[in-house]
Amino acid sequence: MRRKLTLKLIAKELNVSISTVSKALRDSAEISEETREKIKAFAKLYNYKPNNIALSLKNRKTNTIGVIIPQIVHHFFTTVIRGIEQMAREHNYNVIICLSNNDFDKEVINMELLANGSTDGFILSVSKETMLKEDYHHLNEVIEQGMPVVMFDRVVEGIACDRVLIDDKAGAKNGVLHMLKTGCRKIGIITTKDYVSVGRLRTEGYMEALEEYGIKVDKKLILKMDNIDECSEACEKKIEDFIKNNDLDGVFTVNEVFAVNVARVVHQEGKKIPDDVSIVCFTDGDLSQHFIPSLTTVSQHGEEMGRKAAEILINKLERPEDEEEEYGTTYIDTSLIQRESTRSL
Amino acid sequence: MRRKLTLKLIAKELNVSISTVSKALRDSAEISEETREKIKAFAKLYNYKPNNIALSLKNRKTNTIGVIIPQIVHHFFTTVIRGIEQMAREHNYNVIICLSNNDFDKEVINMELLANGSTDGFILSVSKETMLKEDYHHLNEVIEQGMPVVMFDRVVEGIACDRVLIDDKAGAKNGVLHMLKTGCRKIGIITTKDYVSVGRLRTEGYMEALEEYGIKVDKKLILKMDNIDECSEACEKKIEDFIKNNDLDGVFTVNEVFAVNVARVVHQEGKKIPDDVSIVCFTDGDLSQHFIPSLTTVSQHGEEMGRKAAEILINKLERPEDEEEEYGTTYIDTSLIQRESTRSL
DNA sequence: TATTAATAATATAACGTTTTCGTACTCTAG
DNA sequence: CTAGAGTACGAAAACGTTATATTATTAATA
Repeated sequence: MRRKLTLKLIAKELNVSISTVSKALRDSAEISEETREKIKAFAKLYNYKPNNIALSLKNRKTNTIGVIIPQIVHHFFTTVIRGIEQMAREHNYNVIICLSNNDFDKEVINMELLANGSTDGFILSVSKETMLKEDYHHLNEVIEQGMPVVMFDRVVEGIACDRVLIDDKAGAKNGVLHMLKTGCRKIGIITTKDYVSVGRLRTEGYMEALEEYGIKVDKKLILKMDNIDECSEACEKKIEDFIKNNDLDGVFTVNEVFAVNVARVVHQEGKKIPDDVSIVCFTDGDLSQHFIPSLTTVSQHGEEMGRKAAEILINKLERPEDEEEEYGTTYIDTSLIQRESTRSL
Repeated sequence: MRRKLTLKLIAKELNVSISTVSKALRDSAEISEETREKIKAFAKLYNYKPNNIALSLKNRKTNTIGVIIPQIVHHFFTTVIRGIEQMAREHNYNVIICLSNNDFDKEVINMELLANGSTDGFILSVSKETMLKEDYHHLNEVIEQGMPVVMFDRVVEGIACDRVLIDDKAGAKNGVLHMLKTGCRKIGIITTKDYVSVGRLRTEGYMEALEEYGIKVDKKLILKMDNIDECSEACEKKIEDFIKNNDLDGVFTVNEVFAVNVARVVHQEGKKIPDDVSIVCFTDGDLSQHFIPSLTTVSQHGEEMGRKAAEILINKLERPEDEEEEYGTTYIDTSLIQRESTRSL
């Protein structure tokens, strides 16, 4: 096991100073052609690579982006990560991913850990618990230390940072409009409690679509679940009751799993999709694509979102402190992917 | 924007030396009670946290694990990551995730990048292209530099590292045996080309199961696909032909998507699942759980795999260089999750 | 010939830590 | 009154870089 090659070792080996080696490798004109070539040849031969940690310390710059997300076993988040990774790699940045597991304390710990020199900035989607607690001191702290932050998907107000959002409202509206256009008139929605911003916005989109068609919103047709991502048995039961008790001809859900549960109940009831009941959901994942019938979905373009978030962050990082204090919100358009769970126009 | 607090700043502020501050904060008995308390109070008040980068440089230890995986939008890999994250966090390690996108060059670049001081060791699943090329110089290099490596899932031989594997053969055998036990006699398999180790092993398990029931393996009933994870239209067509041309009463597939495609064709043919055709697949993801009928799967326990891989790596990292050169292979058991796509016993 | 310029290298400081060693100072004992 | 032992602190080196300042040597100019 040989130790990693350092400037010092090269210097010793070639009987020159460390500075000379460093300069030679960076093609400084201060070093004679001859010495330069000799050093470079040696470095290449023994595969010298500068130590990132030392560079980070020296430059006070890690070239690393910290990503904090509630969970990773989730199609949308993984696509976002893929986008972040792509953009980061293109700009020579590393990505450190930490999971908050929707837990406030873990989010804080992870953030503080990474903030102590490990990353230059953050991309995050705040955990559910953080949203409930409305305690954002950890965010404000890193921001005050000069680390830029970009929030995506689940964002909160009142933080000095950029935001990248899916246009949840428009996406939901579009999805519901599609059902209206294809003849549905009694459309329900399965969404989340309002403290989850995406749930609230999607509900708003649903209502706007109905209003546009002059249909009065019926509170009974809005089912608000506790959890946006999982679906326990209790939750399945709720969906079952919801479908059975309301004679719907269209259902909009904020995720795939809710939609699939709807489909199951609709089948049980002996009804046909999409002829009797249309279904549209958010999140264009494996389930939507491969379910039978395949599901019409509002695609969130997570990858694009990730790329955009990374782009904004890197921009802030590369640009000197000029024109500080300018924060914006970027919206990523959704698109409706029509499949078998809705009638065609 | 205030700058991060350092020992130097504290020292200046309190008119003591840097060493004194450092010692006080680490509760050294060398420092008087009074001074110690004063320094600690100050540090706490202004929320001093040591700089990780400086510590890494000093200790030649980053407390960071590098994870390199082919892709992230994939249920199995995300569960593994979750397991790694858990175990890492429990032992105060960070996790850096890099995606190779199944591309050899990206795998090499990522690895070299992280090896230059960013991580203490690696957990990786080698990319498809790397397996094809059989070029493992990047692995050997980091190992020679003394960084331990743990390979999981897609492993290769001849590398000085630990391995954590799903018992693919046993898992497949079990799945096929279940169909045999429930009366299937003409069982086909949709797998991958043999250079993908998991594909090969699962095929072997399939064959062993048949042999155990005295059924001769028919090469025609083995469909080998190019790609283990994706399913293009061409691939769907292949599956369609395969199902239509062979009058199977059971199909085993190495992933969910293949299985779902099988189900689709079976439906088209007017046959019933599981009465006419049983289906069992690998990977217990969203699709298997929520598809109608839900799919009987071989669950890989990715989370456990991740935890185990991390545990082994951290063990190597924490333990001094004693008893080096001992590498083992750990098998993670699979379990069969019976659902609606197979008949009950 | 003495001064200036150019060339080619080295020394040093800095990034933020920890740790080893050294050094004042005070107190006790011979 | 001084040797020895604590006690409480500081200086300096080290981790691996890079950048600035400095020095030594040679070449060119007045």
